[in-house]
Amino acid sequence: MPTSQTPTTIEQPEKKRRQVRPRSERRQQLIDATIRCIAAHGLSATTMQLVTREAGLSLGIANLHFRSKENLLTETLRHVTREYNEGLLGILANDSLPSLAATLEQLLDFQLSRGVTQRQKMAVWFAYYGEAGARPVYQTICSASDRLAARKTEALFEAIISDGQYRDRDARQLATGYLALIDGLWLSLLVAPRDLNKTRAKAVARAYLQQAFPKHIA
Amino acid sequence: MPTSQTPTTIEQPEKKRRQVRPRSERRQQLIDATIRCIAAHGLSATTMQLVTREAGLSLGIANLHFRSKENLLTETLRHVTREYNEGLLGILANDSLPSLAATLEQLLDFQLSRGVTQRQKMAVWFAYYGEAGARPVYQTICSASDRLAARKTEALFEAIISDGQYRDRDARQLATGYLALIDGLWLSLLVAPRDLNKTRAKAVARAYLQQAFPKHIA
DNA sequence: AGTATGAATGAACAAACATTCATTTAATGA
DNA sequence: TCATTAAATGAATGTTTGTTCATTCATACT
Repeated sequence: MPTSQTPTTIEQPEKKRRQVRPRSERRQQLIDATIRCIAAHGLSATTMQLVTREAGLSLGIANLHFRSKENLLTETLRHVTREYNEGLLGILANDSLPSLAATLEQLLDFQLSRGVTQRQKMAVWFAYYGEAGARPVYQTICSASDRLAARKTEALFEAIISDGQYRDRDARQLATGYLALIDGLWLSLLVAPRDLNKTRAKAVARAYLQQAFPKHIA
Repeated sequence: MPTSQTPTTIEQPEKKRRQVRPRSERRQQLIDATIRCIAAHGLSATTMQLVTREAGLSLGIANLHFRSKENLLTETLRHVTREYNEGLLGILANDSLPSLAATLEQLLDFQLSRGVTQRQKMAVWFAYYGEAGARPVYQTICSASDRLAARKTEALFEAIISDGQYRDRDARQLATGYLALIDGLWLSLLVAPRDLNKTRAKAVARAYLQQAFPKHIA
């Protein structure tokens, strides 16, 4: 008397057909899953199981395409950072500078745009900031990005001060303040979305720029 | 032939004499150790072993005085938050308001004082912010504190606007901006101490207040 | 069609983790 | 001085973690 009734196919909740995909695609898939996991569960609760399951792949694949978990996390931070930097440079790098006022407006729009201020990205950003004090690698990646943004913003502000012949304005100080303000607004948007929305945040940042450069922003 | 030569005392690298101390003292000791561990190793690498060793106590003691690790972490965040709030209320709560200008100056001094801006405290603060999106408890503690600070700051700014008869000033918007600026400056001080020091940070914050309330700050 | 390649899988493993609790011992009062 | 109480300890426990690797199998080439 056989105990097994259906030896060939017992059940098929969903045939998971194995797929072979190029390395770069798998890496991106895993980085995206990591971002979602960090946003949903926090950095300390982000495990390999969670990430690979979120990506719809097997457990071992993250170690295949990234050497280790540490490497996956580092690459994820690098990805988010690079994405932001590219957007920023797209606005601030063109040396043509068609209109300083337009560039300023673009900068503001970008830094409080949907893409940049979506919860997932901000959550990742601040999760790594929280650990940056302890992990030199994170520190390096973050501060390199910050320094680039600071340099470019300062250069823009210098051009604006020169163009508008503003008196008693320190480009470096204004840039430091503006970028800190943006960081602080992001943090509020992330932690207390009930008290601050994107529209109000943009109004606050705009008010800062208006005080600094009244001739260049409406 | 006995193999052991010194049966009574083999070695005494340091006699660890057991001490009995009141509950509140042990709790404080463990919270302090937790703060140091988070600052040094990050939240995700903060283990019970690390904390209790840092406190110079045995492994089991944290579970004795706090029920669980989760509880210890929550109480640590609560402690840091309460400490900051008490300092803030010490400045903003006195309804006497001897001088609005002096209060403003005090606020600035406090928020960028040695006590508040020491790396340990800031590291803890941002470590929890990074996880706040995933842990409702942290979210609750942080946002309750933030809301209190926002209310009090807004009230001060309203009084200043009224006193100085400033035109076209929105107390709420200015308070949101000022607090975001302070948050952003803290973050920079923590992550990129090479690019920003306390003195420059204070100058930046002061410039913001000067633009807003020129009659009330030098 | 047959074969070779290496991407993908997931069971298995060792290390690290929070938590428990029997035992130890300092502190207190009789 | 001895008995009582409870704080403190740390070995032991069960769970979870990142990582490994023998096996599976989709794909491309002959």
